[in-house]
Amino acid sequence: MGGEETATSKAPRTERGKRTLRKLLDAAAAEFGERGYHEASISGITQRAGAALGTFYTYFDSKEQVFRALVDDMGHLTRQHIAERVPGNVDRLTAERLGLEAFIEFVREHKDLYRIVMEAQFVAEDAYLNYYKVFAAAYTRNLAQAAEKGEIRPGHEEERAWALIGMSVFLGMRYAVWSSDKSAKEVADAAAELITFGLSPLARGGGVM
Amino acid sequence: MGGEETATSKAPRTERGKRTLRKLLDAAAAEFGERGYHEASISGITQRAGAALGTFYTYFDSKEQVFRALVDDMGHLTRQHIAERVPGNVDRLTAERLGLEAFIEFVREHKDLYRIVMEAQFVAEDAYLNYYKVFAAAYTRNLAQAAEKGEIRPGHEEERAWALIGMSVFLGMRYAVWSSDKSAKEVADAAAELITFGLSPLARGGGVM
DNA sequence: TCGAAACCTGAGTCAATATTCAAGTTGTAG
DNA sequence: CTACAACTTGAATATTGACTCAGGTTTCGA
Repeated sequence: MGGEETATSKAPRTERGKRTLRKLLDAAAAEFGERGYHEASISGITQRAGAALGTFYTYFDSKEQVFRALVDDMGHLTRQHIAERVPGNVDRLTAERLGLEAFIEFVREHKDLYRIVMEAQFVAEDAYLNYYKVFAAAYTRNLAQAAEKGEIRPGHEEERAWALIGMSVFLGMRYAVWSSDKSAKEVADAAAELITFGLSPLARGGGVM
Repeated sequence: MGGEETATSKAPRTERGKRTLRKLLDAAAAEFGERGYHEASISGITQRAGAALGTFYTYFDSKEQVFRALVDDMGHLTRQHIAERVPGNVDRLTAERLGLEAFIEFVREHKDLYRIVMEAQFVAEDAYLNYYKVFAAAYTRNLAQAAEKGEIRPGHEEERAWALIGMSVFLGMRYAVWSSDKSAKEVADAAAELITFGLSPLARGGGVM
């Protein structure tokens, strides 16, 4: 599902071109992240990149196209980062804790890109939808597999996936984007306990009902 | 914390004025909700309202000001609707289920306003922050009280509050804004179970550890 | 009924900026 | 070295839409 083939005409063919493209992408991430899509300007991007205004259009068709490129990029980077931090052989509940911690750390290091993803909802809704649908589908699958293994209670996998993604997103927003007043581990531990046992006072001691 | 006093000069003084202001507010909600802040135009708002362009500026100072007014409005309406649906004397876990169901229903009936709240993050960040901080503070308090009564396990009240708000927001987005393929009750029940017992397979049967 | 305050009108002003383009510069294959 | 493709440049174009304003119309208290 790449977009490489249509972008051919704009792809750089020399080393110099590749360097310029990279500078523009980094500059765009910074500009969009700091000022938001509509406040951001192409001239702002090219200035940050140390290039002329027209150079932008050597590599991109429009303002919206770079934005979409950055959203997709963020999806890949996020999944990659989490996958690196969560071994494949741990049980689901452990994976949840490690995954959340990795996610919060990642957001802290990429606030700009994260803000771009969130804003995509209003600028490139299909890109945004896709971003979360990919996550939700993978999550739903993981939950279903874990249920089969008896690692978690079965049922409602899809709703749970969205609920858990929502938790991560808001914890990321609150404790990574807005403020870092608690460590990623602290937040992840609190959430992991909630995910594992819920709020019930009976959960640990031996259940009723 | 209202803004009534400074808005005096723009407040309507006749019946006709009140009617026009209301028409403009409704039109603005629809315009912003459908097209998003930046695509929305003042002329779009006044056309929907059946008024002339200049009339807008009889009641508002700027495009951003109406937008903020709508965000605040949404906060009040949401809290009011949930409070109406959640009796004060039920235990916390029941309140969670009823509250989430009420929230999803509310979002379904006010998709426009809900979209506006989400977009506020990029248009009027302080209004957005305030919107959720008010929710989170109340939530944290409720959780602490419930913990004292022994209705839930104590600890991490703030993180839990943000986690639970995130769950609601994403479930609302997925099952109210994007699609209504499941009933509010169905979604609320699934989430309530997760909130109560977590994912642990041991939670119901009688716990180990 | 009268007149002032409130309200309405919509063409016009003005600033912002996405995008184009024609002319120059640099890289590189042969 | 040379010539052509790749790349860069930034002034000019074109559109868009928030906001103003001077002049009408409606409301309503007295």
